[in-house]
Amino acid sequence: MISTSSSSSSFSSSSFSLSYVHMYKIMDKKPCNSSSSHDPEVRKGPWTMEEDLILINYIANHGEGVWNSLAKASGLKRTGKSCRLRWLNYLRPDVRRGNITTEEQLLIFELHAKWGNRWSKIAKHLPGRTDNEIKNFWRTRIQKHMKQAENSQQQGNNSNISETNDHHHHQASSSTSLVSNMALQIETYSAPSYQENLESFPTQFPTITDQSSSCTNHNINSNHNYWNIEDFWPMQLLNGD
DNA sequence: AAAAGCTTCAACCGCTACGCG
DNA sequence: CCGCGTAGCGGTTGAAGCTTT
Repeated sequence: MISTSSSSSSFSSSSFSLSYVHMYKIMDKKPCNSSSSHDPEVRKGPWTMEEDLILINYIANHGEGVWNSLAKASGLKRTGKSCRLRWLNYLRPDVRRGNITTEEQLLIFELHAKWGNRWSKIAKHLPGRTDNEIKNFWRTRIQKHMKQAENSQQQGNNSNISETNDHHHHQASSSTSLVSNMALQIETYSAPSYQENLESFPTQFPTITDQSSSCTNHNINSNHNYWNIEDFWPMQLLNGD
């Protein structure tokens, strides 16, 4: 499972999303005390930038995998599980963050209709998205919206949905049209706020680069701004092992 | 201005699957 | 088979931010 060379090389040409740095702005806080009651050596709670750097650095030099040993060897006072989660959901260079596009929403709908809550299976079809992110997206946005839709249906107020559907020529099988209906609703519902959030992203961050050429699987969403890690952390930090 | 309520999402937990000796 | 270690999954939690009152 150790993939030293591949992960190292992919890492060095990596990019990080805006929100990665934004996170530290938001989370400019002390990590919550974070030790479990039975094992004072194990830290819990939000990761600090220092911990992230240690993990990134370690993986850049040794590759990922065998997380328990990695956790020990890197000197992090975290469980292997925690390291794995942090890496896969957040630090991995190809993690794509930010708003979920309409295309992705549609895909999530379709795949969820097919497979249900198989988040990781669904995530495999959305490059750069993590199961956690999709799960959160579904729970916070879709389920809420479904409830609203349910309520309005109960009030016999579902005629405008089919109107919308007609207007957008989304005519397919009944199941797909349901998916399309939902997606359209989500689109109109969520796009503005997402866009606002994105545009209000800090502009004081380092050089924002267009990664469309270097990140092959990041080309779906043109809303996204990425920059190379070199813009943020000097490379010597990563090679200092 | 501030308190209350709501939303978001990173991180944790418990569990299962799998591989290996 | 059994036991152990590891990887991975899906559900849940709770802190922080945001919005409403």
